[in-house]
Amino acid sequence: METVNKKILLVEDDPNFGIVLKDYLSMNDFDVVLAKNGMEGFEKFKKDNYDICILDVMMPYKDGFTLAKEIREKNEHVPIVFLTAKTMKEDVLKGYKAGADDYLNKPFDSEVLLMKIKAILQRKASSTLADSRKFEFTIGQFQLNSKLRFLKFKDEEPIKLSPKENELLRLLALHENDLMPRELALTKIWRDDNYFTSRSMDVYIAKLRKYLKVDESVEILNIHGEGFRLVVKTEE
Amino acid sequence: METVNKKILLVEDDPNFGIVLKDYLSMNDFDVVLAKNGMEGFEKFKKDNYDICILDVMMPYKDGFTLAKEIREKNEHVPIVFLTAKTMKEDVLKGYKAGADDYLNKPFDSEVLLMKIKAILQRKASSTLADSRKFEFTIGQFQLNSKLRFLKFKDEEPIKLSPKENELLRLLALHENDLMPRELALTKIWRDDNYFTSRSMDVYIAKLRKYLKVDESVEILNIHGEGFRLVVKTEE
DNA sequence: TAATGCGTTTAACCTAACCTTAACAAAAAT
DNA sequence: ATTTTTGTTAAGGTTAGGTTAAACGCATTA
Repeated sequence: METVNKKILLVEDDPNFGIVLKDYLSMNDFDVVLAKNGMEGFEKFKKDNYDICILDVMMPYKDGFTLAKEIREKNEHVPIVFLTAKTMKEDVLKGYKAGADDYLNKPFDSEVLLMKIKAILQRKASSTLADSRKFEFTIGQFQLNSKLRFLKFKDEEPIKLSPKENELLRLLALHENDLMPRELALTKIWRDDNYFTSRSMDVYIAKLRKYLKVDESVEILNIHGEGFRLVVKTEE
Repeated sequence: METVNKKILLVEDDPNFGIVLKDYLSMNDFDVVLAKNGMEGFEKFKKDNYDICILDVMMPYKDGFTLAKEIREKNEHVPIVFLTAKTMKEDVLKGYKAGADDYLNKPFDSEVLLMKIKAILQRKASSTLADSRKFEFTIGQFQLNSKLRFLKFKDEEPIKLSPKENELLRLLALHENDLMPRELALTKIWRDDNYFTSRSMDVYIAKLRKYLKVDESVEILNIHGEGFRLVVKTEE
């Protein structure tokens, strides 16, 4: 059987190093697309689907962090690994906040990177693919397009959603009529579960309720201490 | 808010470093169990469920790799992070082969570890396995949904149940027509068995009886000094 | 460099939900 | 008859959540 190779987006400004790494990964059965800065990286990311992104941090024309943020807005799940010469703690933390999956300090052994990539892809394979690519939802009389971040009611003008509004409503929709645990939203969207992120989430719930009010058959219920439930009353 | 903290198994032979790390993680809302070698680590692992394991590599009485393999045999999914002083490539590779999720070289910044842990748990949050707990019960003409915490009588509006009401009714339902010992409910739900918790439970029994009153075929009987019995009279 | 706009967080205030405790009554056991 | 256990209701205190508005941070524009 011929398995399709995994696709890697490699963004690295040092041309020598980039080529060497690309060749090494290609030899190990990956399809590698090389971009030489953040700008180019984002263009290439938009044009194709990648299984994993490997980003250099320090680059001209958009650094790795900025690129990571943009990638995360487009795709919540694609694994991101940072490469960096710096060992600055702040940078590492910044990287994780930007949604990194892993971090590798230069110089590193290419074989180690390879193992990391394999480990990450393996993890991803075992986790649910189901929800990772679903972007369109029907919620009562609404249409949610989570990729383009808008919510449309019947034929009215679509409401633009902010990233957080969008992700939260999407999570609720993925669990329609079922419990969407607080904790899940906090870890997946806010990347931290504490008092403040929790209150922030409540603010967003209020915003969503406001949007959804025009359709009486749709509502967001609270399950005290557990989370929320997006219910769609099916007309009897 | 009563979110249950994530549990970390930390296996580290250096007592000073171990304690410091444990305290740091505890301060950040993790429940940390510290073991001081591989042997002890495995014993503790078997006795409880952990959300993540952090293992030192070089330890007396069973090293980190061996421990990781044993843990993997018991649990395929629990994330494992290695800590090591060595930068040996072979060790890193060995670690990934043993099923590591991540790798951190000493000395490392504890804040970095914290971010790594959060990143890993966040990844895991998406693949939350369906809880094998039983959540739905039919009690006479009632439907109890214990996950969404409501009790529905025929086609009427569901009654929302509080966590305690819900857990108690669920326990009774699990023992339908049979004795549900006081002590069981007190230890499982109240986590303490004393005069006050016992009286509190009686209050909840009264509340449940009120809810269940609309269906004559269902009632909660007391077995003096023993516990309660949820009986459903099968129509003759 | 300041002003503006946008998304998000934090603060503030209020209500609802929840749990415990107390009080008293009734039933069961001793 | 007295003690212990249970039934029930109501009061009190604590925490979670609903909501609005102000503050903040960041990027873009003037």
